[in-house]
Amino acid sequence: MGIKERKLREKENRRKDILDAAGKLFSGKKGMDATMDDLAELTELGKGTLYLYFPNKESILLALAGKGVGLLRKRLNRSLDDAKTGIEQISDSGDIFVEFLRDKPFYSQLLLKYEQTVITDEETGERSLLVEPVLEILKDILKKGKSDGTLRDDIDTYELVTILWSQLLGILNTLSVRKDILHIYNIDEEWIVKGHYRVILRGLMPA
Amino acid sequence: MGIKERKLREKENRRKDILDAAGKLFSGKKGMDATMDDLAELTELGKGTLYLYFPNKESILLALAGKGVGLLRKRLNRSLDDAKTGIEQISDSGDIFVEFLRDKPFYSQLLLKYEQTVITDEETGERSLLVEPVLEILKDILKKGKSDGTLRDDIDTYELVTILWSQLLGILNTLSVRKDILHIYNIDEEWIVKGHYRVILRGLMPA
DNA sequence: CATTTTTATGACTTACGGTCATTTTACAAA
DNA sequence: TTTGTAAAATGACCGTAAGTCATAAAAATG
Repeated sequence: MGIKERKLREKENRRKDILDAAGKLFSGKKGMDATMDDLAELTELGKGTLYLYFPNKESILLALAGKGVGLLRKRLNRSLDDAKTGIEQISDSGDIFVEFLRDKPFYSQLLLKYEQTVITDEETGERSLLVEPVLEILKDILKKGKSDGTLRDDIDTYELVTILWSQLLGILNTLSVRKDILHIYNIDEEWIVKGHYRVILRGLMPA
Repeated sequence: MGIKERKLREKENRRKDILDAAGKLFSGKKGMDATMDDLAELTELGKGTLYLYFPNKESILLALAGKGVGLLRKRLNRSLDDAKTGIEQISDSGDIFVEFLRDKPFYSQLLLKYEQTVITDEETGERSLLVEPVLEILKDILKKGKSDGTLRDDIDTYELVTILWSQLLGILNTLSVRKDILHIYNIDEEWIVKGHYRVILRGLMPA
């Protein structure tokens, strides 16, 4: 009597198929303005069917954003070298963020858009930020920095996470949105990031 | 033959009236989702008439955002004390931004939304950022800081403007959007801003 | 006052997200 | 195999809101 299980599996597969198609669609020519009808055509499903798997368009984009968070988290985990000091890891994480921005512009866009979204766990009912996993990593880095003495410890860790993350998003936002603008002012993207880190790394050093 | 002039004046007045009404409307209950029909009703004009004065809804919001930039610029000019050092002025400007955020949440929202918009001067054809006036002030402050020795001078001024502005927008964005989220994590808005400045002010000091 | 030009109008078109009555498919019982 | 029923799928349809345009009103002209 594995029918229930098989059905569940099929349901999940279809959901994944839709999500994959949505990824291709929304990262394509029309961007996020691509329509649900487009998605129905691409998936070769009726429009109504889509709504059996996702309550609305937003939730699809949100699911994709969640996927983006996962990708980013994986990269951070893979690249961060525990042998390095906290402050070095902060610097490295910046490189990873920028690399992610260049490498996965679509997911970056989603991340910037849904960064502040609160998601509620259906099981436990707990509320947390979509980007929580990334913030967790940042928090660990900061803790390490404080304990190894490479990071000032006169600001609460979680506050510092929020500050650094907000600043960074501001920078990434400028990079992703202003691509065409920056060169009007003869400013190099690369230098913005470098400059940002030159400022905050010094600002984060112990007194 | 002052008819041409009078007509032009009347046209401008009506434009202004529409803009004022739009300001009230879009800052009200429905927010930016208020409709053009709403606006038509509020102004007691036909919907079509609105489109004689503005090409589309977006352009109305953009015009309001421009107004917001003007307000902010005025505040900055009024409050910045030339007797203070560059670094002090940077700190002060931060207070002004935050005050503006609290005081004019609607204009702040518009500013965050259209901050990266490029506007093209119809006369000269020159392109510049909507927020250019604000960036100009920031630039002047930084120049002052560099010349009075309170600010590191190893980063190009315009780049530094972009960096500081981007960081700040990131912070303001967090404050304006996450109002309800921050307290989930027991974080005080005030401290975010304070912390941000504690980090960057130190980061901006000369080596 | 007749004629032309400018300004105003709101019914209409279009586009898209989302719904739901109906149909199709998958499975179970007879 | 046939019949009954629950689950899954469908696309015509609905509501909403931005934007258009043929028509009308108002203003200027001579």
